[in-house]
Amino acid sequence: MPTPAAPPPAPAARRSDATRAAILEAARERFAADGYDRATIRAIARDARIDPSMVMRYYGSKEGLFTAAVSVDLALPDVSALPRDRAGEALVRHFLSLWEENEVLTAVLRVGAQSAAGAERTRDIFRDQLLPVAQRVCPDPEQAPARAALVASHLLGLALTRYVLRIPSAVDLSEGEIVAWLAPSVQRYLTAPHP
Amino acid sequence: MPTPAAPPPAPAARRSDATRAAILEAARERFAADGYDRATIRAIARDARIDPSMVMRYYGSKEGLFTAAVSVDLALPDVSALPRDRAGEALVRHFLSLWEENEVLTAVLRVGAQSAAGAERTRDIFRDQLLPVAQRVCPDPEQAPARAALVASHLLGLALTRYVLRIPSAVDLSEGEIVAWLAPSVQRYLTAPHP
DNA sequence: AGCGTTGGCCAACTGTTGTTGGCCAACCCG
DNA sequence: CGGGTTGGCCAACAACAGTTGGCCAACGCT
Repeated sequence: MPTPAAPPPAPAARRSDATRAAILEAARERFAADGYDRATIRAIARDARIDPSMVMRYYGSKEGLFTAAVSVDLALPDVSALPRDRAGEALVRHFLSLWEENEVLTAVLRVGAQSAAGAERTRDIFRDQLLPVAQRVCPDPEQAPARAALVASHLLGLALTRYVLRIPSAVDLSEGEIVAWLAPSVQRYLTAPHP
Repeated sequence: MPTPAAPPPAPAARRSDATRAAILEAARERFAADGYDRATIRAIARDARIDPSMVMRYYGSKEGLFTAAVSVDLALPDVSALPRDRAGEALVRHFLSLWEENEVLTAVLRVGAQSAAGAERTRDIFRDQLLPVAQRVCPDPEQAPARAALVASHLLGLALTRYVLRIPSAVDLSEGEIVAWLAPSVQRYLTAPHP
């Protein structure tokens, strides 16, 4: 049996699934490229080749569309599974590939810098996804918030200069260079004794 | 003589200077707090207790107001005047006090993340103000762009997490902690041999 | 075949925004 | 004192946004 009775809230395949997906994809692109305010529903609908009112019907509001379009799972690696002195490099590499392939993160960062609601969403991601990792790898769990903040400031700063502001010098850095330079800093923030 | 014949383009004191200044101050606050799009001329005018049309008369357009409101001079210290291994700490300290006292920088960062024009302005600041400093302190001037990009990613990232996103863990860091943690990283990016 | 359901579009409404032009009072200078 | 200049406000405009409701065609089940 291909589909075993379908789970409780059975989404059930709808005939409009293709359209829904097209809207989400267009929304992700527009939000990443233009930020929340300038990514208009009309433009997203045009990209998806449907009428703006469809967006409202399927996602309720612009806010609802944004929520549906950018669901972020950083899928951070289990740093406690590898040697403690490799955590920095692993984190940097993971973030880099995340940003390179996933425009959703650019959208979250743009919107986070744009509105109070967006900033709160970014804070949630930090708290729910990066902080736990830091707590598991830090020597003293009490220092985890500070250490995670340092790591976040560096990694988000890299994303900001490279993918949002597109400062040429930051764009030109190769992935290898970035890892070689940043990994020691991140490693130090995670595990080095408080200076 | 208090005013010696006034310089060439003699601005000449106008009776409306107080109003002009009030507009600029309100604009800086609003742009820093809300970003470009959500900082409406009407709201700025309300803060300055004048009519929205006055803003247009004095600054031509919203874009003109923004340009006039955020003129950024980082006033970076002359790092070549102090011991080479102190440049990192000096830079971090300088940036911190800049951000703490100057809301203009928050405005520039917000708008930089919001619009293409804003991003370009941020790139200009990087190129005209931070890059030259890196060129003067770096061992090999050819590596200056890459090293300056690394420094910028960390310092702008700190500003992003602390002053824009307001991630609690980043806000709670004391200035002393930040300097102690970041200075070695920045120093390494500036002067350490390529890894 | 018949009819309810679904997917889709069109046209319109409402609120807000940047922007403009005209009007009035206060000021300044001779 | 009197006319020109300046500072300021009011009211309106046009564009554009998110959002809504009604209409039509295609589909699918019985």
